[in-house]
Amino acid sequence: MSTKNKILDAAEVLFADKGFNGTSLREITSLGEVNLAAVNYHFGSKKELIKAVMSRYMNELSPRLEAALAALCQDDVQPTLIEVFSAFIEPLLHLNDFKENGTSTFLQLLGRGYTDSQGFLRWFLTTQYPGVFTHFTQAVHKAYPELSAEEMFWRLHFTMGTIVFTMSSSDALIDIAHNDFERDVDIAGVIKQVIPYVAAGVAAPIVTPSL
Amino acid sequence: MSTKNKILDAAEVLFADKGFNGTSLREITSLGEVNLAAVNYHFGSKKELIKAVMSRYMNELSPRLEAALAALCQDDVQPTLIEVFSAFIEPLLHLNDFKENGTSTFLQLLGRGYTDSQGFLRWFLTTQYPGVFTHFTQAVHKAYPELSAEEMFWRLHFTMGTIVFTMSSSDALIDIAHNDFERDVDIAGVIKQVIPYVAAGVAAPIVTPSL
DNA sequence: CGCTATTTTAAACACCTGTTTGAATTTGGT
DNA sequence: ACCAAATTCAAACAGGTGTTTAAAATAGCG
Repeated sequence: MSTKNKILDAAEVLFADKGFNGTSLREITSLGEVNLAAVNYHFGSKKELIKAVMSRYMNELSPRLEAALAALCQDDVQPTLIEVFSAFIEPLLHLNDFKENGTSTFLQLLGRGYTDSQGFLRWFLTTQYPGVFTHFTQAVHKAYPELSAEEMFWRLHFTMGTIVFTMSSSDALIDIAHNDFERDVDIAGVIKQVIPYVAAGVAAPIVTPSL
Repeated sequence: MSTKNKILDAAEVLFADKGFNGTSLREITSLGEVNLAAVNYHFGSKKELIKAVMSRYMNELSPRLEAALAALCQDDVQPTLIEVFSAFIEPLLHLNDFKENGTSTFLQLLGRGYTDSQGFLRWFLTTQYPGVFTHFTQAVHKAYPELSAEEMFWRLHFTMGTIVFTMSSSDALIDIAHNDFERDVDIAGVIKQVIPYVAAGVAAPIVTPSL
């Protein structure tokens, strides 16, 4: 195992758990059992390390996700919103093959990135992986053409918030579900719970603008 | 203006903007134009200061919110989910009378509290203000009795995520809406957009447990 | 006023942060 | 085996963190 990967592996679990600001390089290098200076040697800075951690997942996810969404767009029949959101399931769960607990880790990282560090990760994702976003909005538009661009903007951000927030606290939620309802759910279970919710939210009747 | 309030006023805008971890006591005392040691003198520690900032808003919000939700519960007719969520509007917007930009600040703080510092604020809120939560779940149950406790648990957390995430990035969203759609929305406008979304999400058809 | 209690202040505390340095070590090619 | 390039390492850097201290200033009250 290369030093670079030792750092990435240690960084991603700590970042997911405690956020980017909340994780120090010394915690990372100590968990990864590498020298402190190795981070700056291999990545240049902590900020670049964060980008590298996210890129490793996005490069694995985005081709599959883009393909699934593009397929929906090119299909002849109008998809339902459930189908649009379900297009995320396989690419996301595939991250579990890529890495142990990959799906959960990635979604937690996504949540951290949106709330930590005043949205520099939002900029990073939208500029580095624009295809995912455009295909997604196209697919949603095909499923619900009456939705104006403005309303779609709001509802997709609400959806992003639901996903990102849920996943960044998924460990705690899974714990509560285990204790209070004696029901064991995993990350796939959470995804299956959240899809009807966000699909119904996006499909909500249109708000009259004159409010 | 007392030193205590100078600190609270400075702390809440910085906390809302940069998170609890991302804000230092020196930034707070410098913005509030008080001595650094005043924080520890008046509040004991940074953690207690965070609690005090949140309590000031919760003490203003929770009686009104609890009353509005209790009224729905005691009413004879079954409320709609839209009505349940709309019960939040007046108490939340009242925070704008209490303090300039109070609504927006409080909701951003709530968002920070749920993602920063591994959910100690979640514990703080649920233990210090349990009435709000119980009345809320009662009202939702009355509006949608078929929803099991477990499904309600999930959907209320999804809802919390939507609200909290939206509000913690509401400034950015309002900016984008202004630039891309030439439409000026304020925090009340965001609330009115999000209510149909979360109401539809909670009202979504029940997931079959055998998935 | 005079005295006590409260509050404010500058300074220091011990610790943690990301980053850099320069020497030691390991690696890969000839 | 040699040498040069890449990597690792301990140590130090400059700066920031929350908190504590003890002296100075202020306030409140008899």
